[in-house]
Amino acid sequence: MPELPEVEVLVRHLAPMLEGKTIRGVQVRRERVLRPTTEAGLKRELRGAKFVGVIRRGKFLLFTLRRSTGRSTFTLLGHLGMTGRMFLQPVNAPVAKHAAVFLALGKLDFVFEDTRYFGRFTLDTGPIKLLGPEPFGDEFTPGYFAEALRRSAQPIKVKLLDQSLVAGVGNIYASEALFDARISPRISARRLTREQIERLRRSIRNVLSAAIVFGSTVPLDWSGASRGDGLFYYGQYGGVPGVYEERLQVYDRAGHPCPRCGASIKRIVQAARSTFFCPRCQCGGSG
DNA sequence: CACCATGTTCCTTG
DNA sequence: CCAAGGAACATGGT
Repeated sequence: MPELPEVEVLVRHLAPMLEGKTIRGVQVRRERVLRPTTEAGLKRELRGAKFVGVIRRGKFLLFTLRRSTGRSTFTLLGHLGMTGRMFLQPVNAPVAKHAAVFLALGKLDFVFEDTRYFGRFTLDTGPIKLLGPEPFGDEFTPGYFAEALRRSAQPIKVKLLDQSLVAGVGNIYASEALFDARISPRISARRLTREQIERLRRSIRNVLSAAIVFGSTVPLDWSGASRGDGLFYYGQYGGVPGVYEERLQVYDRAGHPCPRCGASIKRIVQAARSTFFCPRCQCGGSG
């Protein structure tokens, strides 16, 4: 469930349930997701520790924990990769097939489950130091954005996936933001005009915040026990018929009419990932 | 069987 | 040294 909006909604959901809870036991079923932390190391740090806060940074979840001994705190870093999920369930609930880590919290278990095991659940906080500004943060200014884009010859769509440029935009919302800004995904980042850059910055913010609102408004089934697994990202929302279909404008909609001009949405491949856009609205010029 | 998938990192190439 | 492109990671859906 991986881009910024999905992680934000998850963090808001988890924070009030985790804060104040003490970790009484740790079970690791897939050590790979801890990399480079070891199972022994994770258990040593987490046992007896208490959750004091949960925040988001880019697509990462940062769990702040207080050690049972003393007052010091430390950070547990989570990342959902492509298919990760986190939820609480009763102690005796059935074990998810790809559950990677369980934290015993008393009556409930906290579960990190990830089908493909690309996600992370680790004490290594190094990755967050590489992130660019938050899209909603004060540092994500037009000046910063313009300066960063000026130094890149990559297509703008590819550049938006660079987490050191701006943190949290992924493959779905990169296409959506460029559609909203009426900018061709193929334009070299350095060739964007000042006006396009400011429009894109606003579109990134608008598209992400609209998705957060959507995810906060819709009923979600976090453990996904039922088939209509409630996580609201692409392809997963199984709630009100028609709602999901109307949410994304271009992503995964090749061959459908553009909601703005009616032209056929196109799919292209950039940096080995799919990009969706309207060849008429997003012709690369001033829009 | 073929191809596709919300992400990141590492390796190679230029 | 840097940028860019591709493969790898691992599993499942269509």
